[in-house]
Amino acid sequence: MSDAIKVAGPDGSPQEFPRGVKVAEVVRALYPDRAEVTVAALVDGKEADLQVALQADVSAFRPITVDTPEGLEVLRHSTSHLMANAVKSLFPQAKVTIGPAIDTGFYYDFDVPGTFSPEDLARIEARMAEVGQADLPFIRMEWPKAQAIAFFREQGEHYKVEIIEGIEDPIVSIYRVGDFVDLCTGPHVPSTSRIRAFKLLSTAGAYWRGDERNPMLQRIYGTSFPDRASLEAHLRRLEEARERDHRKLGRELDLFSVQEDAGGGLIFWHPKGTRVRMVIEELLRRELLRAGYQFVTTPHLVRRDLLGISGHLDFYSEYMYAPMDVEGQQYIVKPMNCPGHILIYRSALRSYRELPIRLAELGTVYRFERSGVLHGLLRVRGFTQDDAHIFCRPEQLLGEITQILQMMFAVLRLFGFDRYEVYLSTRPEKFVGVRESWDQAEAALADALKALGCTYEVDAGGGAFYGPKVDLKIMDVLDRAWQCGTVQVDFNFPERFDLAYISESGARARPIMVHRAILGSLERFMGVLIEHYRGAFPTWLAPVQAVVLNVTQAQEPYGEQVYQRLLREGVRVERDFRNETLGHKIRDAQLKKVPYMLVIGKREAEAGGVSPRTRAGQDLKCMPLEQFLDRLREECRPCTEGLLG
RNA sequence: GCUGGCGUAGCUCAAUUGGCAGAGCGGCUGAUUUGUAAUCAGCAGGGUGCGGGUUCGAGUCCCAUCGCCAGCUCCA
Repeated sequence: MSDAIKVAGPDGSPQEFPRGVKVAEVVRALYPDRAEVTVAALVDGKEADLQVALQADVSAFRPITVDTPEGLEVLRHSTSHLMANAVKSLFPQAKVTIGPAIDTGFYYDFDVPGTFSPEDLARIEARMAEVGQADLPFIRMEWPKAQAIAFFREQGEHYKVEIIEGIEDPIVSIYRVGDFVDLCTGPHVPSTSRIRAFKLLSTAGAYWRGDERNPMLQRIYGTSFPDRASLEAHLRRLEEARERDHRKLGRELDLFSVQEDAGGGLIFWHPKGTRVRMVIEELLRRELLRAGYQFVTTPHLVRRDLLGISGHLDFYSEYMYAPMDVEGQQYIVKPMNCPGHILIYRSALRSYRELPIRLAELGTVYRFERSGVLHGLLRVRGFTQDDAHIFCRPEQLLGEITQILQMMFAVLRLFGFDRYEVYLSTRPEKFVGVRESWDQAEAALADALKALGCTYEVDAGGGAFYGPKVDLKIMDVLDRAWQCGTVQVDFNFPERFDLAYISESGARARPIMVHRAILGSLERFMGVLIEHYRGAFPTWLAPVQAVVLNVTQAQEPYGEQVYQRLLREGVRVERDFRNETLGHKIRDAQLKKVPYMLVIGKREAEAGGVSPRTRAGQDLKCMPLEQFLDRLREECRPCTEGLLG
């Protein structure tokens, strides 16, 4: 046995190292410029700590650096151990459970008698900093299960014992940092000095193993970054998100409210919010009509039996409100629009010549959500879907899906969402319909996406039992993803409702049904929009597009003329003729994020013009009213012109 | 729903160990006639979420209840 081993270098060529060489030394030799940011390595596909001694040839070797998501995860996971170390030393009675890295940081769940106060968090953070300074190494050990169980049982760490008992491997890995010993797969950073920029953010209750029947643990959330600057950037982003909170902006801009007297999760759209909503609704109506959709209106209350035919009672009842008794019949408030649309389809014998039939409705539905999950406009109990159901022949499916996706992308671009994540969910293990139909539908979805040059991820087996689907998540300016549009092929309802059309040959045939929504819920979409624009809607969407401001009361009559003229032109205009200084009125309009402030003083009145000031603070100087109107019309073109040419 | 935190004027927030419920903004009235992010003065506005209790005395302490906020999905 030779004393040398071969490790694949950056170009794949084998490099010689002494047997037992540490991963860290290999990194230093092969990737000298990245050694500083390396926290672990991928050795033949397995993550390894830097202090692991290599005993055999390695055919694939790659450092894991903190500037990658996996490296960041290692750093954060190590930070959670550092935090657990600090908690155990300050609260010796605390029992540790799990402490993984998450997308934005890490958490660790503890079983402690009380709760952690903000002061406790500060103490823990201070202790973490001390331990970090001490530069304690993370030491990996491998113990037989029995030894690990005995050790943790002796420590009274029964959650750990429970975890280990569930592990199949006879050997478990253990990490020690200072006095703190934890069961962990690793890898970890080599020592605590690598943990340089972290912050504990919040505490929360969390059930052991996420099950509400289990004891409630105390969770501490924190985050960790390779350097101070990234941490601070992250904290600024959190602050930014708070500033953009649609609930705060909704109140400040008087867009909507939720009323305690009416109940949670039920939205009251105020005049300003309704104006924005109307712009969106009118745009959708116009575009859908142009695309060959027909609008329908269906009742909010239907017999409960209808939901029995659709099968909703079986798989959706937890979201439905209790039925009400109407002259001995059970009625329910509709949780979805599809059954109503199906009844309209079924109200006549359909010919293949009529298909596709595209029925659209801005349909308001009510779904039960547990009180704790309600959140502003983003999670509500009553909402309006931009819903539509398409009934088509199999050979029309690809065309229909393509049209839907085209419209979806066009609409989202219009609202300033240029980035999205697209998921294609395919046949699950349990499904209805025949395999060939599924294959055809999945192919149609995939082909349509490809034809549009859209990159997507496949969620294999992630489709609903009734059909495959494409989901769209939009990314807002803060890189947050929001579920919006969806296209779902449905083989189930046509069967259950026995839908049919008469084919070319005169035979009865089964149509394919497609459910689709572009924005999803108007409530949720507006919540996302408010945050996306920070309440400063572009002119075409703004609830108030312009406000007329007089310099002195002498200009009030002229200001009124301007106001009336703009109103007649369809401009969403307001006037502020209060007895205040111009500066004051500008400030107020600015805080309301109105795109244009029309200053009217002596000069403007004499010239018969207006001096617009933009929300950005630019003075456009005195211009004729017509010129201002042209400018407004130009800015509203994206919404007035039509999306698909 | 569960765990924790928080509920004071329309909004944002004060109120010492239990000791007279306050301010700013907003609103109203008046003065001022204002040129690109807050003119000045005065006035009104409150069973401190709701219901009990302890106390000479409760915004403050206790119990119950309603609502809001965060988390409860990330799994050694």
